[in-house]
Amino acid sequence: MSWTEERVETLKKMWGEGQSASQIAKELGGVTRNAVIGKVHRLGLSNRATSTTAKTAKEKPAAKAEAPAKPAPKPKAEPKAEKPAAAAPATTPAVRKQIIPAGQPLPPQPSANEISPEALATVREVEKGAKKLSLMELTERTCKWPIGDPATDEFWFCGLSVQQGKPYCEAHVGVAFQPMSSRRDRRR
DNA sequence: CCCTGATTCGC
DNA sequence: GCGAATCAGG
Repeated sequence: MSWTEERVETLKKMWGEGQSASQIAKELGGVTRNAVIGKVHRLGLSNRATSTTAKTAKEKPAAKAEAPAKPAPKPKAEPKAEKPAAAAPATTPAVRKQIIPAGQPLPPQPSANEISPEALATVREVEKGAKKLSLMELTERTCKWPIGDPATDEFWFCGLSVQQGKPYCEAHVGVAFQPMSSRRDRRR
């Protein structure tokens, strides 16, 4: 894979959105996160605002004798005000997956309760390759999705790598965290 | 252990 | 220019 105009654009866009290098790499495909990071640096767009090390640039012990050949014109016109407060939704902490075109492409919205057949298929597939861990073998990052019947010895936990921050692997997160089950009419 | 970005350096 | 290997922090 080479850095075509289009791919670079995607890179810039995603990087700008705060996506991690690995996410970008995954999106682009054919490249590793290292490649992405390398490209990011070569393109000059580096420091975002957040990351580890918080800039290896140290603290500049000396004064800020910074004024090479660029008086810092700062032609960057911010189209958006950086006001987190104001009328912020409050329920919008960070940009998770802002890959929504905002157009109208939101076709097959399943009826809020069914699990897409693909998801189920994926789950079944994943469960075939489950690590089949016992309760004691579960760790912070092993999928805790139970498989089988606890009353049988045909019982174990998925055990695959969890999706960071979640208790389950990607496949199981998919079926575990449904949008919103329409089970409010549990009248009686 | 998982993840993150930063840097180096042979290609 | 590219990116794997390596480094370094969380």
